[in-house]
Order: sequence, then structure tokens, then C-alpha cells
Amino acid sequence: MATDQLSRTFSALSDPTRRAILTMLSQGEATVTDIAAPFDMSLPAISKHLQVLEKAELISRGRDAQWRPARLNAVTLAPAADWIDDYRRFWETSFDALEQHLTSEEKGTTRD
Amino acid sequence: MATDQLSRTFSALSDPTRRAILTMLSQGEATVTDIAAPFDMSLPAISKHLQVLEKAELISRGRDAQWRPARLNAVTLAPAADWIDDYRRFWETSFDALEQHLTSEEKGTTRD
DNA sequence: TGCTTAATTAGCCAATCGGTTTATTATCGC
DNA sequence: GCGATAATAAACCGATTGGCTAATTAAGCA
Repeated sequence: MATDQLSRTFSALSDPTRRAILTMLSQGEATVTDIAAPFDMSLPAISKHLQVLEKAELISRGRDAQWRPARLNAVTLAPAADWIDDYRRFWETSFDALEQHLTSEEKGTTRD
Repeated sequence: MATDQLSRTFSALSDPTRRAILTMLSQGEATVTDIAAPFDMSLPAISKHLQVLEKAELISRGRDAQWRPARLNAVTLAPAADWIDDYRRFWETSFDALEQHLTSEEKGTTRD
């Protein structure tokens, strides 16, 4: 994987297990076994996912005796949101839909 | 990679070359050789990146003689933007910063 | 028909990913 | 110190990724 922060962020988000973990953590801190509970997956697998999220700085982790509580660090999502937001006008102003409509007409697939 | 649309979107965005391609296409349609020009990379490599973007439905492609013009299909970014937006309050309301501050105090690393 | 240009396919390769099982480390409580 | 619990590390595996070069396909043009 590329080494820049934005690539690490998007890469971390590209796995549904990791997105689910972030969703869980939006409810508050959780330990590794807590996090692993809903998944049909070994503990080391979850531990690896958490390491990916930690390297991407999407979570931070503490220490409480033998527990390693994970906490959401959502601020890392801001640059990803900003990047995508630069394209928002391309789908919100309906330029897209209009252009697709016109293109399909050219192709003779007009349906209305 | 996981097979769901959102994972494909984030995965496609996790490569800086592919993000740059999308940025180019936000200026308008372009052929494969056009797209490849600024990159220090072989044409087949660019072709593969375009296939990834196409499978992720972030671009669509036409046919004009031997050219295959690629066009941005930004609407696919909407679900990704929506997903991230669910977390916006976690960094915009400064709960994050506050919590991190308090945590660092607990650890005795207070600096002010 | 052949030549040129545009692009993809095929085949290869090293590195990474996402999972496993087993072994190890860290900490608590008795 | 010892046993139990929490978590990570190590070693392995098959599939995927991202790049390359060489070969092939597709289309225009003379």
C-alpha cells in the first residue's frame, strides 16, 4: 500500500470488518475481546485489524491492566471527507445525471 | 478485497495514482494515453488502474474509434461521503480534542 | 491489403492482505 | 509464585495487488 496518510485512511476503510469496528467504537471505548465478540473470526484476526486501524490513526489505544481499550480517533476521517467533498458538485448538481442521460440517448438507449 | 460496493469504492480510492486519475477526469473526459502521460508508469499499469476504477463504478468508459475515453462517475462517491459523514460530529464538535486532552492528563503528560 | 496508433491481455514477479493455529507475553488475583 | 485471562507475536497459507515486458486485438488510414 502507498505510504501517504490519505491512502492509509481509505485503505483502512476498504474492509467491512474494520468499518464495523469503527461503528462499534463510535458507541464508546471497547476492549479487543469486546470488539471481537460479534465477529465470526479469531481474536488474532481482530487484533490485526485493530493494528491496521491504529497505524491509519483511526483509533488510539490505551492500557488498563491486561486490557487494551480502543477508542475512535475520528479526526483522521476529516481529510478523507474533504477529498471526497471536492467532487460533491459532480453528483449533487445533477450534472452527472444529465450527462448520463444525454450519453444514453446518443447510444440509442433512450427510454422516455 | 470484500465484494460490497462501499469496500470497492474505498479500496479504489486507497491508491494515489487512482485518486490523481479521478482528479484529472474531473476536468473532463480523457483517453488512456492522455491519462497515462503525467505518470512514470507503463500504459498497461494505467489500464489496470482504470479497470479498478471502472469495476468500482467510479468511472465509465465509451468508445470512439480506437480510443476508450474515460469519464468521471462521481455519484458513486456519495455513499462513501455519507458513511464518513456519520462520524463528522466526532471530530467537528471537538469532543475528540477534549477527550484526548483529558486522556493525556490522566497519563501525566499534561503540557499546559 | 498492409501499416500505424490505441489499448488490452497474458504471463510473470515480489509484496501485501486477511485469515488461520500455535506460542508467547503481560497483568491480575489468590 | 501460580493459575487464569487478555492480547499480541510468530509462522504459515492462499489470494490479491501493483508493477513490468511482450504479445495481441481493434480500428483508422493509405
